Amino acid sequence: MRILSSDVVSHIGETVRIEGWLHKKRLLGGLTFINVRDRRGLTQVVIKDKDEVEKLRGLQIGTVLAVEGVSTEEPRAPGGAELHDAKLEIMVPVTDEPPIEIDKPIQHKAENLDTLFEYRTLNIRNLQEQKIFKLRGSLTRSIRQFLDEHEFTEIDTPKLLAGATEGGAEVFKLDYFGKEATLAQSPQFYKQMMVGAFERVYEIGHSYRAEPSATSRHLTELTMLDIEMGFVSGHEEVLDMVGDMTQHVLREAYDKHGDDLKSLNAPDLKLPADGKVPRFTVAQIHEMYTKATKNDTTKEKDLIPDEEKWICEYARKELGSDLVFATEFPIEAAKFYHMVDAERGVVFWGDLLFRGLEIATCPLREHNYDKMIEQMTKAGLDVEHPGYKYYLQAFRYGLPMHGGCGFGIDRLVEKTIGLANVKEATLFPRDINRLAP
RNA sequence: GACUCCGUAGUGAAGUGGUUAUCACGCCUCCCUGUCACGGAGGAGAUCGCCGGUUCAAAUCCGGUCGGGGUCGCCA
Repeated sequence: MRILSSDVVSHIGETVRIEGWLHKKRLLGGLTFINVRDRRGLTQVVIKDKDEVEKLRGLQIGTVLAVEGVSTEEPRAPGGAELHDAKLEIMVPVTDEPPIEIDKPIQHKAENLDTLFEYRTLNIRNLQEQKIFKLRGSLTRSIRQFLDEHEFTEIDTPKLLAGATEGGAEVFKLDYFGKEATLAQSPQFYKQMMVGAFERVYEIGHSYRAEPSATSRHLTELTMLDIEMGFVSGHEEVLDMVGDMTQHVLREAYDKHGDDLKSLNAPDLKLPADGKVPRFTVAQIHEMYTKATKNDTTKEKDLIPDEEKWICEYARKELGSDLVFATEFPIEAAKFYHMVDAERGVVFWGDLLFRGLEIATCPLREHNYDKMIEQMTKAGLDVEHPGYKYYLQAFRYGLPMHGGCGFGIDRLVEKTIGLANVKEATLFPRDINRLAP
């Protein structure tokens, strides 16, 4: 009967069996230590019998083996216990030398990320590397819990679409039984349609963008949290919801995984004392940034990357918040589905910035059918195209005022840990240059 | 897409014109009874990304090419 590494300490004096991977050998002559890795972590095994040590000759790290031994209390052992009088059983011998070392810190230097992904299958066996993805799983679990508690219905929407749904980002086109299909750039239209049924919906799924963007914050296949909420009173309510959720999720991550985050060198978490994520309009940020840096951005419609970093540093230092909203984007930035404030020349659109990076966009949508037709026609879109026709049905037959967000999970993980590149937060990243593994 | 930087053993790095290309980790052999990034001695392992050029001489300089990084642009 197999027990797991973390349970060895609770079987002192008993003969137990562990199964796992050979993680490390240390031969000290008459005494050999090996570490065996399983899904919970490592077990230290002490081997004195020469014949048992000999079983390991020629076998590399990664060898799958079982060890039977006496669980022994030992303060010098990691975890306070280790196995003595070990009998080894080799289950899957590995004789090829692994191309990288997995028992030491895995390099995340920008210029070596290519090697990181080339040997992802192996470096993910590194316990430190695993923490990134355990944290990622924990973050999405926490998001689901929060949204479930707030009566959001989780949905799944198709990623194969009949056509480009919007003029903005580049789409991947593919052959679909002789017809042209595209990969979804976001579940936006579907989640809006579902507001007409469930009021509140969310989806955690993949989106695909054919942007030729070679930067540290772009992926061609990304994981998005998409939220849409009906019967909102206005943009403020959308911003509050996303702000509250993000604070809750971050606080929970730091509570549950504080040690892991510390060992990953994550920054301390700073959240606003009053629980309200500070917000600045784009115009305000341009003004503040221009004044502080003498670099005039007042003519820009969007925030430039350096402004995102600057306002985040400002918010952390002056307002004690790692989160900040940039709101009221100029009307020129509006897409046809956005609700605009024509009088003030702004669009109800807020970007949530976290530690220097945009992690979510939170707009209010236009929900009036006639106005949608008007805005789409103005944008030069064919309202009869299957990509829009069914979308518009939802508006025609009644949608309340609604808004939500597209929230980049990869970026959230990246910035929570303090990684330098969004790809480091992704198991098998897809970018302009990489399609495997 | 633009600009810019970089390609050297399995991995990470040093080497800016001159004998046999240096180091660390890993690997192999031997020694080592409390290691935990163990330690010690020895060894194997590199057509210096590729093609061409300059030169008596090229990892090093030049051109091209392929691959990668960073920044910007683009970006639901």
